[in-house]
Amino acid sequence: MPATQSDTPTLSAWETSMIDVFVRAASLIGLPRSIGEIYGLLFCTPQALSFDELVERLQISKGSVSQGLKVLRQLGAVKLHYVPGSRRDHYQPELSMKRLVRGFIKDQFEPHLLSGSQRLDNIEALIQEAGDEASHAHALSRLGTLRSWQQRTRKLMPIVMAVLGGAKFFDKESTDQETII
Amino acid sequence: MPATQSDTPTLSAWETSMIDVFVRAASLIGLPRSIGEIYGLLFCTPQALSFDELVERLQISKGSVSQGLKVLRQLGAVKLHYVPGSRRDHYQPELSMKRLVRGFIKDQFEPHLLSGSQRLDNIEALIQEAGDEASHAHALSRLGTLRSWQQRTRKLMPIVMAVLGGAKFFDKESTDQETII
DNA sequence: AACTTTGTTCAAAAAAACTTGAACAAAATG
DNA sequence: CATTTTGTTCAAGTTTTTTTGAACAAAGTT
Repeated sequence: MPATQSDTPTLSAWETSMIDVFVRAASLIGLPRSIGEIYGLLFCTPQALSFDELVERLQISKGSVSQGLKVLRQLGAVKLHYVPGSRRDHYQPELSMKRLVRGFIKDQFEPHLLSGSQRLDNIEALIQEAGDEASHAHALSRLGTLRSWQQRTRKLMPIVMAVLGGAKFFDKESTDQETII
Repeated sequence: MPATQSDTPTLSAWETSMIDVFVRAASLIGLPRSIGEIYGLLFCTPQALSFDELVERLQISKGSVSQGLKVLRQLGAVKLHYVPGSRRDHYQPELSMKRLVRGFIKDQFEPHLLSGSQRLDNIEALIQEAGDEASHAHALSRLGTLRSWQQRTRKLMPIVMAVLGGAKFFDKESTDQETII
């Protein structure tokens, strides 16, 4: 059996550095190193890579690659790329910044914002039940601050998305962006 | 010696819940629980609180409070509030969302963006040195993508700040916001 | 059907992050 | 200047997160 060219070609200097950029970015948004490595290698490589190629070239365990790809798929940060000859799954990186950011916001941010609303309603109830009448006013005022922060965050998201998409103007009244591209 | 009223008044239900909101928020942006607790308690309380009051009411160690306050000061998330009778430092929470966000971006985000620029220049050099001439084109193209992401992130920041400040319109050409309030 | 390929799961190991508390420094007080 | 008050530092302990690898499932091959 002739040697297939799977001699674990070690990463080049520029690939290592570029992957490092993604490892740092991942850590910045609270994702583990291995996920940065996987996305980073896909980003560096012209062709789609299979599961095994990721394990081999990055020298990390199958478990890490499996879990890492799961998260990346969920975020919409990698796309499956069908390769005719092979029955392995092949992956390519999502290159649209807008889609990457949207995936992250949808998956990691919005859930917290939503559960947040219910929590604040709960807190309001607790304040009413509380004995100390004197401090109700202050507590409710702070709750109001919190609600205004929440609302502003919600309004900000579509604006961010629109800017990444190349929009030109926004009107602060409408939550929906005035959608240019 | 008569009892001073330092009987560690336990946190009320609504305070606990509100602090919990901040603990979650802290974790979302990668800050430790103790920092969320400290800011949260300050947020709940009408008066400025001293170091010792934070230790007592939150039941966490002096070390945690000291380090936590250090980070919060650095972020501009707490303000020192001079209290005439006392020589202890007293703290109040920053309540302006805009200032909170700016502090976070300045402290945690911008440094990464900047060091990022230098890193990318470095990577460009490494690509040039690399033997494999054939893949230069692809590598440089991806480097370009990375640079465009960086640039767009930089342009986004002032827009975010302006929206939080209450601005009305933006022009996508200028990096500086058309600054209303 | 037995075997191979491909990928997932999950308990245990390893690594990283956070917290604690005792020792220490700095400044005010008596 | 000795003492107390106030707060910081940092090594060690604890907790949480991440990684590993072996067992397992699913689907394709022969």
